Amino acid sequence: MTRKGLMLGPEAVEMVAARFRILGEPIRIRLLQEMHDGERNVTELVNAVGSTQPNVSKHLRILQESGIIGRRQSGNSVYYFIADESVLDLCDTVCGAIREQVAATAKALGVRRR
Amino acid sequence: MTRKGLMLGPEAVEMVAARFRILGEPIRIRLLQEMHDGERNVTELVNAVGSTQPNVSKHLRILQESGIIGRRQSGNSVYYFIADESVLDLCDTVCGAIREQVAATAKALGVRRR
DNA sequence: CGACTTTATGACTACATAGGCATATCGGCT
DNA sequence: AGCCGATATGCCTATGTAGTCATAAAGTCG
Repeated sequence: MTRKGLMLGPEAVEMVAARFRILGEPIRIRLLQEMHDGERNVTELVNAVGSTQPNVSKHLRILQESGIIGRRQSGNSVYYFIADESVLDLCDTVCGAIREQVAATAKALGVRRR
Repeated sequence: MTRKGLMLGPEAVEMVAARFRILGEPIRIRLLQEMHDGERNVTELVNAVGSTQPNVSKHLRILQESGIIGRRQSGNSVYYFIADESVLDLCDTVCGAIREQVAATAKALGVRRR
């Protein structure tokens, strides 16, 4: 336990923000989604997200250095996998919040469910 | 339900990333912390986070436009408060992940608990 | 040892945005 | 009305970083 509830020192705040910042990039969310049900190598990920190989490699590096994903080399290929399962919870929570928000504005506008 | 588990369309991915991006700024985390146990007006927030008033106002605007915080005007002052409680869960989850990570590296380095 | 495949890295450019400053706007008060 | 305190906004600069390209590094197979 630190202090009470959510009181964080400046360094802790920066660490929290840093993690959110890492997740603030669509392509990285896509990459994590791809790894959701098992490890994937770089080529697979490149094809999945439709970006260039160098770009994907850089994003993978960022995710790995933050400890969110892990790296396993097998022969010529490198497999990446989710190392910190809590990111999945984060995505779920955000998705829920967004769904609620969308639902709320839809209701406010009187949109009928199709 | 969308599709299965975590399959999101490109727009949804962008929305998720956008929300994380908003939380990826230390000063915004600080502001949310301050509002954790109740609404605060701008002056209070400025003093709490130690930044300039214009800067704080801009960050508050960003947080409000995303629906994370709400705004209540009372006379001359404006009070902001947390409108989407799920951000607190997000922060908690991230804090937990970071603590685990720190603990893991500490253990790996053979650090003794003081 | 080449030739080839897979992944990583360095240099560069383009763009988004945080912070600072000046100033506008708004509400309350006399 | 005029003044003051509180908040918002517009312009500007500086910085961070995503994306592209060319190329390096490492691994495999002949």
